[in-house]
Amino acid sequence: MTQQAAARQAARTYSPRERMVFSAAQLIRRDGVGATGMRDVAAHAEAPRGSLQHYFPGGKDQLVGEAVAWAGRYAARRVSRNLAALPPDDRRPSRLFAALIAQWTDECLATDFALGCPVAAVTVDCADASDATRTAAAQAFTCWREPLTSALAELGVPQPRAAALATLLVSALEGALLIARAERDVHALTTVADELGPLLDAAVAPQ
Amino acid sequence: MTQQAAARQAARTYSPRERMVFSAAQLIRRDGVGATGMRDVAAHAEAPRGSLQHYFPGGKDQLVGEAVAWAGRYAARRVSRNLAALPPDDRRPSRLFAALIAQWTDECLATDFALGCPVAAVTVDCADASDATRTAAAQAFTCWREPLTSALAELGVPQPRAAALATLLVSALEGALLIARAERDVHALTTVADELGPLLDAAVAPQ
DNA sequence: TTGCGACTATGACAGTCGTCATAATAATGG
DNA sequence: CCATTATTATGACGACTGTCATAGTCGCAA
Repeated sequence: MTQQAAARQAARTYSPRERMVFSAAQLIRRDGVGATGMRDVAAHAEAPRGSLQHYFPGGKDQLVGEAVAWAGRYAARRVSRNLAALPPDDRRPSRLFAALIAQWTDECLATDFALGCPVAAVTVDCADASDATRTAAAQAFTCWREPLTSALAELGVPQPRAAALATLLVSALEGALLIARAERDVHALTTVADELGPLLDAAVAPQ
Repeated sequence: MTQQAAARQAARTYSPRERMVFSAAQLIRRDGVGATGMRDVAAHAEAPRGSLQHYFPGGKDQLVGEAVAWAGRYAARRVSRNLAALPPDDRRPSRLFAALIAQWTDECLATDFALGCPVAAVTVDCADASDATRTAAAQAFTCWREPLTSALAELGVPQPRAAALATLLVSALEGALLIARAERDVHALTTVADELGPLLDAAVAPQ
């Protein structure tokens, strides 16, 4: 019901093209690239099938590329949003990472571990993935890591270190999400957050 | 040449069945589950195609399950081997993790980032993945994490902490491998090793 | 030699995939 | 109103896929 209502709203606010990119990302991160057909994408987006070849003349490669790029921007938005939502009296880096992890654990539990990361799916399923697709995945990762780096810097981590820690955080989050999906248990996600928290807070420069 | 020679040796030392499981794991971690056909597996293993339905009456699910189980055991063997190869004068946990990471970076560079982790591939490509396949992936992860936990314990990390750190290490390694493949750059792998090293060494109990 | 089981060979089946060709419809500017 | 473009509809094509049915070959025990 809620999902259907959301779909109705999406039909009004987003163009069919945007909906198809969105649906592609959603299906890819659930089933993988190879298992999501273009017909499925059109159906999930409630978009006409004929529009696929019209909006995406580059075929599946183009659609997958745009989907993963969208996912990268989405992840970046998520970082800055969580940074802004940090309580003013406790702005330790560990709080930011814990908030990011919490969002994933919530999503895992809400969807019965059906959803993973679309960027990871594209990276693994590199069969028909042209070089452009792989490049899109790489850009998505940097698009995700960049705001995380500046967020850490804003929270007091010195610059050269902030970039390295951002890479570590994305790696740990991505890997833990993988393990969580396989085990159907958020244990890996929470463990990563707990173990990495002190490391992050210890990296803030003494003021 | 070297690869062909290895295949010849494998043909003598391993049974066709073992070779097919091995080849399945190799193809899966390169192309993903959906993109590796059973015909490809038989061809890669230089095994007769008719043997597939004979040795794996459970179909593709069984073959994938055995391949990922094999990969789990392989990873476990790798951990204990690297632990044994640690120099007696410097047995810090960071050295073990660095050695594990180094093996992956070498493989990445040697194969031009063509190979990922088969367990990750199976976890992401959960389209036709029956519940048994997902369970096999989960078991592969624990099969990998278990010896790593005891290795950390042997290197001086107190028990409850060792398990948590093992989870963190596997997560970080898996995620960094993902990023490395997308970016075709081992930077993420080395960064993870560098950042996590001090954390590991700080976890050893004072003697 | 005969027979029986393990293994292999091969072709066919139903299904799905991405892509394309073609045409019909809707929208838009003159 | 028309014309031109944007969008949608639909069917077909060839190339796969996993699986099955059937027959074949081999080696080893009786």
